[in-house]
Amino acid sequence: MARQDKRENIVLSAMTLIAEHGFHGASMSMIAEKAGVGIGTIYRYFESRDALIRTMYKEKEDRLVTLLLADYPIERPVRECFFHIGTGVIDYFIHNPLDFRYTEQFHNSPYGVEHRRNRIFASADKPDIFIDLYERGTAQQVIRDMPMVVFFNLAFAPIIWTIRDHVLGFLNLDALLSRKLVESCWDSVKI
Amino acid sequence: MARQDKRENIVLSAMTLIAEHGFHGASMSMIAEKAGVGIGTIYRYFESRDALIRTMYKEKEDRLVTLLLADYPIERPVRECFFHIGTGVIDYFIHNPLDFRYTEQFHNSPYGVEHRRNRIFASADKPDIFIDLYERGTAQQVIRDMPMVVFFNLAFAPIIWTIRDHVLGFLNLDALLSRKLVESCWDSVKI
Amino acid sequence: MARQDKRENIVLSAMTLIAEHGFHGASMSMIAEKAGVGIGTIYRYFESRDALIRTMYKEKEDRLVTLLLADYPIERPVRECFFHIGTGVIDYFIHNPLDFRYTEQFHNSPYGVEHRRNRIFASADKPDIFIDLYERGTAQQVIRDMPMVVFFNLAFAPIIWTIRDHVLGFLNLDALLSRKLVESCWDSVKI
Amino acid sequence: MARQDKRENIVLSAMTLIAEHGFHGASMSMIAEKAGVGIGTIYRYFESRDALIRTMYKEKEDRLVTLLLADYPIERPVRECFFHIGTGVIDYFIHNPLDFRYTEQFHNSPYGVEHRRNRIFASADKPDIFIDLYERGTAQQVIRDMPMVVFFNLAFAPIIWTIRDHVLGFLNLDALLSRKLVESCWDSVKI
DNA sequence: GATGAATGAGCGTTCATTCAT
DNA sequence: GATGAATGAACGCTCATTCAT
Repeated sequence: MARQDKRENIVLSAMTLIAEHGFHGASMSMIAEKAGVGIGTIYRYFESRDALIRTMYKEKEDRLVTLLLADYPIERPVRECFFHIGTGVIDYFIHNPLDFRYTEQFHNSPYGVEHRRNRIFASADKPDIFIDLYERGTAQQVIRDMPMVVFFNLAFAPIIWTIRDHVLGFLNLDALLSRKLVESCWDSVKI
Repeated sequence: MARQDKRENIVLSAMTLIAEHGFHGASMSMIAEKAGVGIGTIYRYFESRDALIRTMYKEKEDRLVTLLLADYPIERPVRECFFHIGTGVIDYFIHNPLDFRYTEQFHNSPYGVEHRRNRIFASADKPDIFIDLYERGTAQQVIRDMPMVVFFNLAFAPIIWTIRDHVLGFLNLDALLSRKLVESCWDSVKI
Repeated sequence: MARQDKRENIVLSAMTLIAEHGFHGASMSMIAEKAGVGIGTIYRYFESRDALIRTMYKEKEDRLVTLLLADYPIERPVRECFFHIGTGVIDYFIHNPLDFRYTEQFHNSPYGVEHRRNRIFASADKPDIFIDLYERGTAQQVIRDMPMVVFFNLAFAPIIWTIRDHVLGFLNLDALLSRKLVESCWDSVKI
Repeated sequence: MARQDKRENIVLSAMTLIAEHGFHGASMSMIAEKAGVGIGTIYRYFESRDALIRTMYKEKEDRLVTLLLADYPIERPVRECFFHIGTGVIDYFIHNPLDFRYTEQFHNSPYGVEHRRNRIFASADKPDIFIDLYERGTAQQVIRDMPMVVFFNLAFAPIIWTIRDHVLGFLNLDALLSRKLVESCWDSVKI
């Protein structure tokens, strides 16, 4: 098995186990077994269990940010950008439910404490499209006057919760409902 | 120390530790030490760790439901009821931040799986004011056509996330902001 | 409840629980509850759990020895005395299965280590009818030449084991079988 | 320390502690310490404490059964087979006193409940030489008419009890006494 | 005298991490 | 580089015993 394959196997196994059974249900030996590698091998790629969990999160976050940035219509009106992000997030998580469940597990754990919720779409070395949205919206007076975190919560909390309901099978978040949902979120922040 | 005091000490210690450090950060021996009692003593009041965690949750949930029901303006328009619940929830959690953080930990844990998110304001033996809201709002065509869980998410996800931000010190959720927040949530569901 | 009643309740509860569920299945609180007394009360009558267990055994042993001595035909031939003891033991335990099971539990436990098996019918302050049997039998040359413990084992081990089988329901040790069994034991020691 | 040595150390430590102090006197940490291994190490070789106890018993039982079967004179008269088993059992336990004491502890414990006493020489996948003895003896009318368990008890209870006396140092069960003992047992069942 | 709430040592078991191979 | 056997601190929980009431 090539080096890169090994690492990917480890990450996939850890992701799957944690997404499905929580952090408790993913001991290092379970991850190793599922990945088809020795326990010690994991420590060649990750310094510790904590590092594995944190690194995996970072990678997933980066991937989503990259995707959203790829065709971000920065020249277009705030509203359009808002819809781009909202539907983009839904689209990504609907098609990557493992990532969603892992992200949820991460946020709600001792790890998540260090990680502000509204930083979900941010990355250290990349432009923060969400801050851009808030600042342009405020400057152009198309969104209401409120702290950025409140804006963020209104914009994304219902989306995240509804994705969870979809992933858990409580409803079917199809294109139509998705559109309606983002529309509702927009209505809560627009002037 | 009186019997009732002991139980309260145990509950307070457990709540605090779990709220601050998660379920992992609250072992029975830590809870006992913080409460100033022996480990075995906890087992006189709660059958097991699970029972302690679940009972504490039930008690907190019941307290909130009771409070919200106390002066619920059931005869008044849906919009007014919506505001009653929204501001009531904020008010309760702002004044009981420990309860809020504990509730959050509970929901996002294996325990929470059994407990649907939209059951947050429900209790087995009490009328479910949230379902009442949704059904009346739909019947009177004052809220948009959408599944109940989506309605629930739009109505409360931003509130819950913002309470968290307040509790964690990221913003100050005062009366004015609270009002604005609930208003925004209403705007996302009203027709 | 009178003092003597309390003590008897405690002993009966302890006996029953230990006989039915072993030493493990009889915690002090279970014994107290079954006896209808407080836990602390047991310590008024017995110094410790060990003392309770040992005292109970002593009492049961004494009772059996007293019974066997009551009409022991000391003037009659060794063979007759042998049958007297053999059938007496069977008779006693068949009618007091709780005592039998308790005795068995006791013998096979750390407590039993201090208690030689062939002392089963002996008591510190009473004549030992078993030693009498062995000494007369040897002197009169009606039993084979062998160490006393071997004589004891041949005489009683099959009886004890068969009583257990009866108590556990593996066979029915009626009067006929009882007679045959003692006869067989006699055949193994007689010249 | 080699893998096999480690397992043997664990088994020897557990056997010794249990033989000498009963199941209570052999906690996992005591076994580990005596074996010179970590507590967790035991769990690499045995799934649980129960599994350790049961596996050890099975291994000892199998060893004895194999030994007795090795040169079992199945073509010879019942009496000869009876002596073969009787002296074989004595011989085995005299030379393996630890096995004897462990076996005793096992039989007289919650574990022993599942294990009928008369199955002592039986094994799931091997012929049961004891049943063979009883059936041939009955068919040929060389042993008395009695239930099998009674036959078993007469045949082996005195032997087992006498081995215990030997192991505990109360007598010296040498070849001569051994012969006499088995002879006496035979006299109690033969016609 | 009687009680039972309180205690904490000790139980069996798990699992992140190390390190000899 | 890769392995997994070995480790032991820490977990949830039990229960004989004590002692304030």
